[in-house]
Amino acid sequence: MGRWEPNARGRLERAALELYLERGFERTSVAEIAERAGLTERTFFRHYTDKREVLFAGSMALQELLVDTVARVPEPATPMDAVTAALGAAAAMLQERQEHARRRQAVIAANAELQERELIKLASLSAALADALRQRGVDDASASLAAEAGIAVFKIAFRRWAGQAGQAGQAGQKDLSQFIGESFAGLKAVTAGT
Amino acid sequence: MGRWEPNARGRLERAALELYLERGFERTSVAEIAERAGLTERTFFRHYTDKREVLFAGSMALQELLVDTVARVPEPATPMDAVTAALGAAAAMLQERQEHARRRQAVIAANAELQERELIKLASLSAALADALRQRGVDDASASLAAEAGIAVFKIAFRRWAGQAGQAGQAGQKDLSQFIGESFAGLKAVTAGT
DNA sequence: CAGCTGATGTCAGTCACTGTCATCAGGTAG
DNA sequence: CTACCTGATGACAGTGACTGACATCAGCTG
Repeated sequence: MGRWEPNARGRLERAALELYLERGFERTSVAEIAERAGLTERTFFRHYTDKREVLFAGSMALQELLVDTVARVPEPATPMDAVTAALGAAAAMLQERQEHARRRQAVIAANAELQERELIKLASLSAALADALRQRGVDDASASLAAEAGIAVFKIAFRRWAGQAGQAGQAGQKDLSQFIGESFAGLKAVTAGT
Repeated sequence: MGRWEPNARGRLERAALELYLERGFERTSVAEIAERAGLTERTFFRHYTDKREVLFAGSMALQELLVDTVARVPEPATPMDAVTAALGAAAAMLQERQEHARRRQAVIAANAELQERELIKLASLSAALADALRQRGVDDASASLAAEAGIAVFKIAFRRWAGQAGQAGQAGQKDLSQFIGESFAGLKAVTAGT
């Protein structure tokens, strides 16, 4: 047996989500999170750069999934084809951890600072997506636009999905991928005019 | 003559921008900003909720301009027509204060916390734009999508414009509105395929 | 003239976050 | 087997952002 309990990061993430749900983000101190995880405040900051980041540990995995998926889409494919495939893969990942995603989103929705962090993570996803498109030979401007459009679609679809998931466990729940498909169609319709 | 020097907010904003440019955002303390403005730290926090907000005082005016412009677009107009008109008005406003916009953007580009704040301000613009579209009778989903797409176009166009404006005063500078037009066309092209 | 108001100052306090040094189980070299 | 090294943690003393409570006082109002 090791000197310390294993999985310190996991314990911190779990304790943080619990406390943010119980008391809210602002009313929770880092010292309390660390205490519930059986660690000290200083150790928390060795694992996470700040109090918000502990909720966003999974975003790097999501980013890798998006980039990998774009890289693997077989030619010929338009930039939007590649983005669509990437969002589909992301949707599948989140659908699997639906309950966790819902709880986490409830915490974020209740606090502006956390929304700021979420937005910059989404911007980072957009930038990574655009880079992956450029790797496929897409020109610079189109890559940025396709990535931003894709992330915009994802944001709106996710918002609707998480909103419906508020009443969890009920029948007739739509999948995230369905919302994404609908939003994509809506974007096409809206940009086609004029 | 009043008891205090007038225009406390203006002095704070000016002092903050100067110091953020001179030393960087992180190396500037609120006490220093207040001192340069001839006020105290406590007074700074009576005018601005936090150290970042002092750079974003103008965003409310921009939001009102967008909303007003959307409301005034004559029928018949597609949602994207209305968004295009709104972005045109915003471009004109920023083009007028080009030099200030450039300096401010340089500060934001150098600091992640400020980028987070900028992103949530843009999200707020998007939400307000979507509301204004709904007031015109646009359906909920289309309103959100048109607003997000418009803000995405604005983000990319602004980034390019501010980047070029890095070499200020040179001939052949393109207007922000031109970048917006180009980005709009690019978005249409990219979403049309598939 | 008395009183109210609103912008400011003063001061003490909480908490996020950082730098630095100490601790010590377990692996490694000799 | 012993001496050393390493990596994750703890302990502790800061700095600075932000808040709450109370004091001040020029100018307006009745």
